[in-house]
Order: sequence, then C-alpha cells, then structure tokens
Amino acid sequence: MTDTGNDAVVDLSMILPFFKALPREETAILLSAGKIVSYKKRATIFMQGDPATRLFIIISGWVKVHNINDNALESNVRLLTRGDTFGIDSIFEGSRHLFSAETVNECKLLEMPAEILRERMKTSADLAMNIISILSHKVKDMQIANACTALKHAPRRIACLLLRLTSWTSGRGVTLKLPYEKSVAAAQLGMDQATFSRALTRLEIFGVTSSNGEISIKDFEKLSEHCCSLCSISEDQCMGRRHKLIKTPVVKKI
Amino acid sequence: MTDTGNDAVVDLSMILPFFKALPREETAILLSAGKIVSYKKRATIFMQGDPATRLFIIISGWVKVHNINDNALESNVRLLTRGDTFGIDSIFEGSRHLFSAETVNECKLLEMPAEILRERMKTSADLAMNIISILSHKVKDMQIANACTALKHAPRRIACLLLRLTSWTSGRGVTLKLPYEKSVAAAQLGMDQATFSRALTRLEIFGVTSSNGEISIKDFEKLSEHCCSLCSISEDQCMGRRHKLIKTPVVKKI
DNA sequence: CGCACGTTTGACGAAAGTCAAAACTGGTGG
DNA sequence: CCACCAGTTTTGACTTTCGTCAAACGTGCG
Repeated sequence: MTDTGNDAVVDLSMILPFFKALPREETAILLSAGKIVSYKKRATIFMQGDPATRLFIIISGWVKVHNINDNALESNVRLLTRGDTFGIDSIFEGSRHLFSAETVNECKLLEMPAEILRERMKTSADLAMNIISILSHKVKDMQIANACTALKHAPRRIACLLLRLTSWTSGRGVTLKLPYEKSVAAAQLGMDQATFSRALTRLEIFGVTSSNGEISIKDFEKLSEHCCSLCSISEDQCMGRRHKLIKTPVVKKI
Repeated sequence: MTDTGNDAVVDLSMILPFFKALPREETAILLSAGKIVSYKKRATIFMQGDPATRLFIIISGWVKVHNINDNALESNVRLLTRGDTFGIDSIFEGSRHLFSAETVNECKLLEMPAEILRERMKTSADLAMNIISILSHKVKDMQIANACTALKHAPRRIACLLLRLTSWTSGRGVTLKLPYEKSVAAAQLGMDQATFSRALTRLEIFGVTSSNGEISIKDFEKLSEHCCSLCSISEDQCMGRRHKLIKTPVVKKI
C-alpha cells in the first residue's frame, strides 16, 4: 500500500482502462513487456496493411487514425488522445491494420506486443474483460461519431465536435484552443476545409466566436439545443450534450 | 463423431463465430441457456435506452439496427443477417442499448442472456476470445460501411453496396433481388430514398439495370473499378472489391 | 375496383465541393 | 526592426449534387 510505485508508468497504469482492476502482478508483467515510445509531430505510426504486432495506448498527445487511398482521399478519420487505445481490433481481426495512424502533435505512446496480449489473456479473465470493454467502448465512440457526421448541416457538425471536446468543463461556456488544426477537424467531420471555415462563422448566432486560433463558446446550453436536438444518440449516452430534454407531448403524424 | 447432433441448433452452433472452437460442453451450457425466438416482419426487438440483457445472434432474416431521434431522423443504420451478432457491445458498455433494433423480414434469432456470458467468460478463455473476435469484426464492418458512405457520389455508394451484397457469388455478373426495401437500403447508405432511385438509374452506364424489383449487374469488375478505385479500404480487406489493383507508377504532386 | 404500400419522377432551392487567390500566422535571418 | 518564407486559413466565384415536397406511377391484394 505504501509502495507508491517506482515509476511514473506504474502510476499511469492506475488510470488506464487497459489495466483496470488487474492484480498488481498482472499489471507488472504487462508493463514490463511494453515500452513507451515518443513520436514527433506528424509522424507515421503505422500504415494500413502493416502487420498488427502491437497495441497502442496514448499517454499524451493526439493521434489521427484514418483510412486513405491512393488519391489521398481520407475516410474514417478519428482523433484519439490520452487514455485511448488503438490497433487492438486489428490484432484480433486479420492481424493487419485496417487503417493508418499518425501523430498530429508530439505524442507518447505505450506500446504492448500482441503476443503478450494473446498469452496473458489465456489465464487472465480480467485482462480479457478489459479488452472487451475497450472494444465495446470503441464501438460506442464510432457510433457517436457517426451520429455526428450524419447531421446534415456543417455548422451543426462543428457544434457537436466543440461540445464533445469541451464536455469535461463546467460552467456556462468556455474559450478553447482546438487541440489540432482546423483542416484535421474538418477531415474528422467529413467536410472540406473551406466548408469548415465558413460553417464556423455561421455558428456566431449561437454564441460561438473565433479569433486568433481560439474559439469561444458563450453558452453551452444554447449551442447544445441547436445541434443535439436533432441527434439520434440518447440523451445520457453522449458526453457532449448539455441541454435537458424538454419532454414535448408526442404528436404522431397520421 | 457419429453423434450428428440431436438438434438443428447444435448443428448451427458449428458455423456461428460465437461458438467457434469451443469445447462441446461449453457450447452445450451456452445453448441450454439461450433460446430461439421468431419475429415477424418489421417487429421491434429493442429500443435504444432499453437495458441490455441479451445477446442476439441472427439465425435467419435481416435485422436493421439504427439510432433514431424524436423526429424519426435515422443514423448509424446497419443491416445484419445470418451469423451476425448484435447487442453484445451494449452489454459491456453501460449495459443499455445505444441503438434500436427491428426486423425487416421474418427473423429467427438466438438470444443469450447477458449473465451467462459474464459468468462463462470467467472460466472460458475461448469464449472470451470469441467475443473479442466478434467485437473486432464489428469494428471492421463499421469501418467498411463508413468508407462506403464517405464516397461522395450516390451512385458509387450504391455500387459499393451491391458489390458487398453479392460478394459471395462467382461469375462475371449476377441478377439479384435486394434482400430489403430500397428505402431501407437508402437509409443504410445515408441518402434520401428519392436520391437512391435516381442514382440507381445513373448506374446504367456501368452495366447495372433494374426492373421488376430485380437488379442485374452485367460485369462486377467494371462496377468495381468505378466505385472501389476511390475507396480507402485496402484491396484485400473488403469482400466487395472485384477488380485487381492496377499498380500505376506513383506520380507525386509537387 | 379501389386501397395501401412502395417507388419513381419533376421542379425547385439550399448546401457543400472545387479551384484558386488572397490573407493571416509564426518563425528566421538579414 | 523589418522583410521574407512556409504553412495554414479564409474568402470569392462557380458548379454540382443532394434534399425536399408533392404528385404520379406501379404492384399486390382483398
């Protein structure tokens, strides 16, 4: 108990879902097999088609995972950050990466060999359970992201992203610096960069202003009413939602 | 060995990923806890927000899972059929369903209680592994579907769907009846029904004709070249792809 | 025959993509 | 201190596609 951990990584393992509720020895075995790797900004971590030999857990920074074709057409752009895991699904599905991964900032990643996973899973039901949780969570994340891109109007999509990025803050509003470039955010939302730029200014009437690379949201609730009221994700399932649902009497179309 | 199985379900368990490589006793335990339920066309299986108490495996028919909001706006429409599993991610993520599920045809589903899963997973690493495989596969499926909807032009999206629906056939082309209504297919592809109708006729120049509710594809390869060449999923990852990649010398834009 | 259902078609408008030029940003070096 | 540069973002002009609404069409069935 008084052993506070002889390593920053050990502390970190306390908050990563991957190590959740694992016995101390199991965590130690896993950690000793993994290693922390630093990446520079805009570095390639792997390309789609590469053998999936490792699992990646983000310690710091932002990583963009995406599919890309020869014409540089992107799809499935997802942005991951601290605590998120990637590459795990590829290990168990075909053993080749389905997507490419690159850093958008400087990043520190914890990398675990696939073999140790397969190995330890056989004896540790807890570890298997954690992997299942991580995969289930990833499915949920993708569904929320899909619901966002399903919003037909670009300003709404941006509003959705802003609300999700700031979901951890309290208060009525906030001023934030986007953690990555606007062109990246545009790709994440499946729209053109020019469209992103124009759509952002169209959010002014909802209290969103932008200057000097900072975006300020005056009133979360107002913004949330604008975009989340058309979202198909249930009220309590999305962290970004900020307004209470007003129970309107259901009027059925006949 | 000579025991050919005293039940059709037992036979079925041989081909379902859920039971793959499980010891015979494990399969028996799981099967005895599950039950087969028949649903009529367009029946609600569950609604988003409902407690996730069961895992569903499709024996026959087609099921539509989707998110839906108060205005009947759909997103995340996925169509599942024989062998597919759903509801599993909800069990391990918040224990409430993130989406609604309804049948589009008459369906037979194998339903397994969530408790037996949690219970058996503790002792059966094989079962845990199967669940991990199923979840990983689901992630892959979603990524392929996302790549499809990322195709900007409606005719291409339809071509992609047609190729994936017929990926199991051999030969140069085929005539098929869509396994569900066109309006459902349109929703799956994230487009309006009217757009679907118009876009389908625009595929005529690529050898796709439609009459009497039957769609006929003259030449898979031609169709594949049209739509898959812009897809960002790697060549060997999508079953729908029918044309070989022509390795063009890479010309870098400067 | 007429009804219910799904589909197609037409006319229109709004929104987003495209291309390209201009404007802004931060950093470097004379 | 200012000029310059590369990278990023904004703006403008134009085109295309898609959504929308509504009416017409087709099919199967009682």
